[in-house]
Amino acid sequence: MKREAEDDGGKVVHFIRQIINRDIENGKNAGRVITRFPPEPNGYLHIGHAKSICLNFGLAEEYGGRCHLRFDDTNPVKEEQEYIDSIIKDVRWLGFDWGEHLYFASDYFGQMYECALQLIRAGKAYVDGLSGEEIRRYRGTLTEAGVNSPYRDRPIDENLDLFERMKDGEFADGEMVLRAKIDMAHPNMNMRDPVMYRILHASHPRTGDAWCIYPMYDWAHGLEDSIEGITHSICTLEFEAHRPLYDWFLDALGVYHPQQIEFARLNLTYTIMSKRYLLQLVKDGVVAGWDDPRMPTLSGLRRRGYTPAAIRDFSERIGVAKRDSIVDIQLLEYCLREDLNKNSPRVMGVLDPLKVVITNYPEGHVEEFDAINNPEDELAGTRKVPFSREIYIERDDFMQDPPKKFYRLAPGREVRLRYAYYMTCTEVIKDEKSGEIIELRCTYDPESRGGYTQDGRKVRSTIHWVSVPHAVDATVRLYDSLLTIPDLAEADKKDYMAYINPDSLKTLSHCKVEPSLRDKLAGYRCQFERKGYFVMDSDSDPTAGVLVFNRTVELRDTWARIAQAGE
RNA sequence: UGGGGUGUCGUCCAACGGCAGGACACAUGACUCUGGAUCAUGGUAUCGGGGUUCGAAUCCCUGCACCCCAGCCA
Repeated sequence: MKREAEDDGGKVVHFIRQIINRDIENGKNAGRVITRFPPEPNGYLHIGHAKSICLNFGLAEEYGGRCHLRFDDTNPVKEEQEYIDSIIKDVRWLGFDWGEHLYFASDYFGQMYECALQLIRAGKAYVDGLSGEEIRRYRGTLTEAGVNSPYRDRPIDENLDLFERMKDGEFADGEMVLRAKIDMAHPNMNMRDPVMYRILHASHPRTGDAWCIYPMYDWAHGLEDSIEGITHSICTLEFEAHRPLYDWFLDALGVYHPQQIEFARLNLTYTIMSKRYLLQLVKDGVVAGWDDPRMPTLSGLRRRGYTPAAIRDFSERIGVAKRDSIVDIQLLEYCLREDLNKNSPRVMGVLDPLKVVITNYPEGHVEEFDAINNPEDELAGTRKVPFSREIYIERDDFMQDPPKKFYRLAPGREVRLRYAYYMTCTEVIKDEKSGEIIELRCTYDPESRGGYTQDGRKVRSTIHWVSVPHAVDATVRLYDSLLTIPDLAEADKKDYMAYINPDSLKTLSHCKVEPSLRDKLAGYRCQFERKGYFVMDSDSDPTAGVLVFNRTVELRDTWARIAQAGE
């Protein structure tokens, strides 16, 4: 039975959908739904932004409306073209399209200026000559009312003159600001005569040196929404206390008035989501860059091998609400595996090779076995995998003294080599000095060709392998979470660096993978059977035989859990 | 301490006066040429105290906890 809180797509009718449904019923905005995703180009987009992107673009799609991609580029000292480019790339990669509707707040600087003039003429804005420090003092505190600036009642003509001279560059940074004249005793601090314009003699990535005054967020944002005819202006919770201001400016101007709706931003366990911290990780060289596969940035996730479909699915599953929350990263990984399981070709790769000589297999002989490319997808077909007398197997698929629950290879024990033969371990060869196992001697059963025998005897385990003479060398990077604790908000220390995982990256440089991987390109995603999902990294140079794989996510590993529980 | 918000399984989201449900996670079992996938089963929640009502997660009162706001950041 379909639940009331779900629509036909099985999606939860969260509070924003409810608002929109109600608006449509009431004929508000003539039933139109126009949303926007308004990033500030001061960093790379991360998984938290993905929630907002999916929400805004998704809602527009659902209701037959549209979503604008709008850069909120009102602060040239922090913003860069590099960020604009990356944001465009990332939103596209996620699978969304804004058609003609790419906008920049800076495109409206002229209109905003005119609107400011209108407020000044209406006696609702004034040029203040107080210093930054003085403005702060005059603002009061959470419990004490503020005090009016001595410049608050400047005559309109003087305000007009001063504001024009601000624009014309007659003053230095910080010398003057334009403020809205609201109420210095307002219990909401945001309403105590907020600054509308500040002087910034900085070059803007788009407008260059055309302006030296730049609008503040509160003044600019509602205006941008209004100009574009946005119906539902969706933002995060911290802007809730700014809504009265959003409304005040639009009402004071008497212009079209979109509705601001706030929802809780995404937090993920073991993940840093603060733009400031992420920037610091990049600048301090803790990670290799914004697209380091350990980063929660979209470019990092992409390089890690995440798929847009998995991220979109995740965004829907986490829901939308107003309470602060932290989503278990395992849900993201679940969505990822679900997509990858259906769509990733299987391949054999040995991460930590242990050489095996099959003593009763003819020397120099090679045969090929058919391997299924994807058991979840018949259309994916099969491929040939070469087999020979010497193979590599995974070092931890063998144990000298196995515990009861370990049923892989051990002395005297028989296992199945995937798609090939049954094989029994007959001898363990160790390094005389270190005692390290350096090679295994095994025998195979010729009757088990293809992985079955007539007698129907059972082998408990199937392991993967790669033929020694056919093996291709590869470097494999194993990633773990960047943080050692699930929630930074509950950290004891203020310094987040104390919680950075020193083992977030492990590089294995002597891995052996099957030859079919030789002709793949960077970005190629596959599953190394029994090991996890991997993607060929851009550091690879397949034509030169340099293969580098990033582990996207591990397979669910029941044995690892048993082994850990046994300790 | 002023203002604005939020409190439901371990986590996230539902239930909008009528049997607290789903997903992830966890546990157990079945199946399996990936200890993968799949399937089955199971446990765990309404912040506290009052009240209204036949009936309260939902309405009222009261208390408590947590988050946001004192940038010329967004």
